[in-house]
Amino acid sequence: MGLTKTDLFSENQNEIATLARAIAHPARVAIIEYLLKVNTCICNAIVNELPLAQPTISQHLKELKNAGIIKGNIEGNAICYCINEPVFSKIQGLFRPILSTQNKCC
Amino acid sequence: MGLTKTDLFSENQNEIATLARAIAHPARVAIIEYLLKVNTCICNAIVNELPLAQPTISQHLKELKNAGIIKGNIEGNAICYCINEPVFSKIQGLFRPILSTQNKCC
DNA sequence: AAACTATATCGTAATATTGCAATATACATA
DNA sequence: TATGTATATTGCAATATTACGATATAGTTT
Repeated sequence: MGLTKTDLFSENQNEIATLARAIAHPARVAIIEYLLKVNTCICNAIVNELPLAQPTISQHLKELKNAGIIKGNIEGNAICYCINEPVFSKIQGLFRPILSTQNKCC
Repeated sequence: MGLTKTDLFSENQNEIATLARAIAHPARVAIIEYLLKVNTCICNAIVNELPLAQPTISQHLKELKNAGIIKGNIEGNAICYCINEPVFSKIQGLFRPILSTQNKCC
């Protein structure tokens, strides 16, 4: 198997899971943190910042881009990445119910 | 490979990634949402609530338990699960920096 | 004790993820 | 046009995840 049965769950649940998966790797957390820290579009910098090979970072960037968390703009022969503000705000909204609920049980 | 190089990243980054991974499946999102909704310890209910086989749910519960998101108390021959409040609060704190930062770029 | 109920574990098949070397693509500059 | 720079894609090996049938464990009830 190894195949998540997404059709058995709500669209909202799948969306949260997909976005959580995009964050579910330390390299991708590091990329997000870095982009938030510098608060600007950066190009080559990420490859120098992380201790992983260039193809590996490119792959992680692709996943973050697929999830809509970051976006890339072509800038000459380089590509500038930055946080995709609208989607990122939406993520905050999606996670709020499960990360901000006060639980009074136990 | 297929082996995340956790030693190359900070403890904080790995912690966020691990917790995100625990949320990164719609069944586990559904379990968390359900526990927050009923706001009480429940036992057998989860197996009836989700459209997956009992061993599969047991496996997902184990992962949530390992991540510290839920806890289980033995109650007769049943086991009552509920949100692990202290850890859940900690998660909120861990995610706040990357999910609450205002980004002014682009 | 025997039967029932609730949950966990084992074993296994299918699929996904991670990481990187090699290579390709695309633009810039000499 | 040749060379350099930046990023993406391909291909592959190692490992992880997902799902579930079969079975085990543990308490409960008859």
